Amino acid sequence: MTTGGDTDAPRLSDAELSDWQSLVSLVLMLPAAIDSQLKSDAGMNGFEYHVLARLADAPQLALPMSDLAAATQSSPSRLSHAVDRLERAGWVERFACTEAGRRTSARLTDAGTGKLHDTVPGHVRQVRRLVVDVLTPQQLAALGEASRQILAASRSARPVPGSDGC
Amino acid sequence: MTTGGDTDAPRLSDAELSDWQSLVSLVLMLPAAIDSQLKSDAGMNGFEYHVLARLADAPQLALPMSDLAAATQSSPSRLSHAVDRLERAGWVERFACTEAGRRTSARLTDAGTGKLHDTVPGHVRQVRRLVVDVLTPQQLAALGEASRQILAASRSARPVPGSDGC
DNA sequence: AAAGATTGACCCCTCAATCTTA
DNA sequence: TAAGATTGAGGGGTCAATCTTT
Repeated sequence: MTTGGDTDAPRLSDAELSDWQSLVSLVLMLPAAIDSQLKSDAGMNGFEYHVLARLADAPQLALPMSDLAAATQSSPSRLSHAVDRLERAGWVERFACTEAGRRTSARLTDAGTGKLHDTVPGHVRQVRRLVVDVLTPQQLAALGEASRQILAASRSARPVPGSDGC
Repeated sequence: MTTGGDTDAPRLSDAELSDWQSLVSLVLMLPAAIDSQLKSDAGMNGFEYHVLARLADAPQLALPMSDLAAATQSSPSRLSHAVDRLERAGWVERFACTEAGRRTSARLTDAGTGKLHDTVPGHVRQVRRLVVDVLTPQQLAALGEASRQILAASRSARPVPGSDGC
């Protein structure tokens, strides 16, 4: 009783299935391992760390909320909740940006900069232990390239903002 | 005022950082895209789908809870909550397994088998659109291999169960 | 006592509705 | 009125405590 539509519902080959399942397992396991270290050593989760890191990279240590959401692959809502927590901790502050239509921006505070500096070493150690030191340089490069390829395809011609802090 | 310990807190090279950040973005983006399709088309999330799929692969369509937790990279608690939901939906049932010390197992029901068959095609289409069809066969193979390498290292000699349903 | 499994409280994210400003 | 941003309710996951079986 097989349904005939092969082109309508193309199955994965054995090799494709195996590689996909490995990726699924990775995507389930990695965030848990990253979150666990950050939570116990720094009192923040992986997403909050990511937000601080993207702000630290930004021109004035600041980015409009929507640009920060795009940079962290998050919904506006998820980011807003996360910035609530980071602001409560004193690591980030919101301010009204008078350029480009009076939008809201988030800026890394001095306390946030300090906290990030304290947090980076342990996080980097965990990233090395879990990923970087476990692969050959070629494997890591291939992993990065495949990731960028997938991300680029999913963005499908949607431009990344690239603005500065305000 | 830099802390001197270079070997204690080794930084990532520019290339390592770039590849790691690409992987982070992938790991943030992929689950959202997978969950979105499954949630709207099948009323389940990616993790619940994964549980059903692992049961469908098992010898008697059944696995002890701890083995299923290992197979899905989840904590016992997360799995227990998920099986609660799947049982409520009628797709899975729990039963006491009299072998190997009277443990609890989960089994795919007929309804669950049917639901999975209905759900696979749309899910596979999404997996192709997001990942498989976006990479060359070589890239996909490299991605799978790197994932397995990372997973194997994190399991660090801990053996995978491999038991049957009961 | 120890391993397998569950429970419930708390935290985070999603989703849809709302507020605000140009 | 449309885009940027926030809000709160509801659902899922984590963690620690508990229950159960050998």
